[in-house]
Amino acid sequence: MSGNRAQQKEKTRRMIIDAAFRLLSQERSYAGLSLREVTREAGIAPTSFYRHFSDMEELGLTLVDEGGVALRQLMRKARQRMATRGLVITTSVETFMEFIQNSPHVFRLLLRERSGNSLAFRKAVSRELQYFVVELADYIQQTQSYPAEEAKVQAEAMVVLVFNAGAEALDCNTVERKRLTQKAITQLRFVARGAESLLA
Amino acid sequence: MSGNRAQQKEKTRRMIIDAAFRLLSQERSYAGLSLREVTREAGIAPTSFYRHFSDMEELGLTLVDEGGVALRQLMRKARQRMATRGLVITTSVETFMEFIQNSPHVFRLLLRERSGNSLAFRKAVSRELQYFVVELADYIQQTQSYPAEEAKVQAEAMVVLVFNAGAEALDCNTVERKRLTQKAITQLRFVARGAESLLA
DNA sequence: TTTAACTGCGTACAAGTGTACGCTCAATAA
DNA sequence: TTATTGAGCGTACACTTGTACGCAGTTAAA
Repeated sequence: MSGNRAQQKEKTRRMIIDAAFRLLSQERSYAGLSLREVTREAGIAPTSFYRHFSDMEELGLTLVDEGGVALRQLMRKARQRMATRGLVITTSVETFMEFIQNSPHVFRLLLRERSGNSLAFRKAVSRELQYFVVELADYIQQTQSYPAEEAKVQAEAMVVLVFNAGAEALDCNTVERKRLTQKAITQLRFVARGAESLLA
Repeated sequence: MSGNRAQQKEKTRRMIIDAAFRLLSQERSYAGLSLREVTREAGIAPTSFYRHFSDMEELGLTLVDEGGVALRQLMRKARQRMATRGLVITTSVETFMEFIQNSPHVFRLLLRERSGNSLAFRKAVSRELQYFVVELADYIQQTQSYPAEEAKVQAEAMVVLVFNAGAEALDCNTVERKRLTQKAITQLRFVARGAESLLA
């Protein structure tokens, strides 16, 4: 069998990654995770960790990357929905809220490491968020024909507000979450309307 | 001498608090601080810590409270400036940016613990931020006579945007910071104008 | 088939952690 | 004055941590 070896290796690698995510989903930040804890959860020996990652930091960056992939999938979905429904703001916020509900551990990671200890992490997260911003700015520029700079400033404000609403929604029940969704929508409308009024 | 005892006690208590802030100001989150580390920095024996705090968590909450005091002082200053200058948005953002420059360690603490591991911390930080929101909402309601609810939603958006700009400004040089200040001002203008347009 | 490469494990160790316990000694109360 | 309190220290202990090292067994290459 060719690649049987590599296949098995990939499998345990996944076990490590999933174990880390599982631990993260509880009340722990990535910085507070120990190598031994992760390997324990993954069901392998502590020293086996090094066969896959040189560092806890390397694992962490991998997690952030995985989170980025999830986010970009989300964007694609949002774009599709917008194409059919046309309601930019409502669609964006609702899609984002779905993401938080479906994979809270991924969102938690991004949320925490955005202002975490490691510079590498912060940069990685902010890079992922920039995808969102650029995408949204493009859309704004196309539909409203604002100057590129102003469109980006507006897009950034919107992403920040939605991201923040997501953070608040993390520990909430459904009804509370609905309220937060509405609030975010209102806030984005403020931004959109204000930009319209000031730039048109 | 009466109270000489208590006076000395307060002094070492301060040493502990200051030591923790000092350690925080470097590239470390509060969760990553150990009791022994703090006492080492403070120049006391590890076990002496317990004469002042039962827990690292108790010390942490004290730090957040101190941060809150700093924030409220800031608000007072912002209010004074607004009374004389009248420019709400510019004044608010500039005052906030000054705060970040003057006591970055305090701001870092609030920033990190806002999305940190401990629920108690998150609540404490969000309570401090609510002071800001309520204050700003009152101001908006008075000057613009919007409905209370909408004024608060607007105020929250503004606080979130400014707070976020502060986070970005933390690791920046002066020129970069100036740019971020301008960006935040633009974003707040979007919100203010949008609210005006939708609520008037 | 023989050989090389590599994943995973167990052991081991130095370093750091939180905190229980009892001592000293100075400030306060009697 | 003497007695009591309580802050600060040192020692001690049971854990947890990261990782160096060598061994086993299996896969892939020769």
